[in-house]
Amino acid sequence: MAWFILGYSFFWYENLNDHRILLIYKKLFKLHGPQGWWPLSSIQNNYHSADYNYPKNNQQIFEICVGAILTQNTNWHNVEKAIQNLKIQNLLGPKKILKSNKKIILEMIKPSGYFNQKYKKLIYFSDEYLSWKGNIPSRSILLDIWGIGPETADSILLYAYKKRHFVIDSYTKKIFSNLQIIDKKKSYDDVQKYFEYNLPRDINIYQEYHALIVAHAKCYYSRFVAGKSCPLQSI
DNA sequence: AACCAGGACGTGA
DNA sequence: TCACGTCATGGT
Repeated sequence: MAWFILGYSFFWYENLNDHRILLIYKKLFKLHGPQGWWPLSSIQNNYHSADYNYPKNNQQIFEICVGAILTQNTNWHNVEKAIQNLKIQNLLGPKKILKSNKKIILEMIKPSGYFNQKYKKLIYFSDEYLSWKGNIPSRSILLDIWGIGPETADSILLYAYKKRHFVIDSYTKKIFSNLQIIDKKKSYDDVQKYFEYNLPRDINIYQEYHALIVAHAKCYYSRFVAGKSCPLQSI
């Protein structure tokens, strides 16, 4: 009986087969080229296209984590200002954030919006980050931190720690529901499973794909265009 | 001048 | 579980 239940669940996974996921990745790459995520302030123009050998040190790892938290429902341009502020004040580190005056940090991260909540998130995260002592956190450890949801956790794992977790964001759902490939109502984990099942186990593809989705959505899924002229519709 | 950005949490049903 | 309100700045 146990074997039957196990077999049934494998059968369900078989149903996830969809060759379009990889086809779309290739098409997006041709359309937009390598994106160079995650953007880092220490790099010329922030982006490091086609160079996947990042982050190179703990400073950059922590910056990616901070960026992932600050960019929640926020334009990246505003996040860059906040990160620059922290960096100029020499506050872009877990210990520095923890021991700094709250009013100073609030002032520095103000441009990224939701600054009261995000201050709290940075404090909780920095405290946890130090407790790892340089080790890579698991997904559930990240999710247990107040202020870290599935997308932020996967962004941190994928871009800061190079762990193969596919990132799902609102753009992903917008594009792929517009193409009628995924259902809008599907949960984060179900959509993630769908992508991961249909992609090669390649960290670079995971990193590029999410970045390409964001780039593509900015081109073809603004509130005025809303996906009508999306070149992926031919697939 | 509204509308929205690379979400997550708290609450009530 | 889930639908909805809340958090907040800055660009278009």
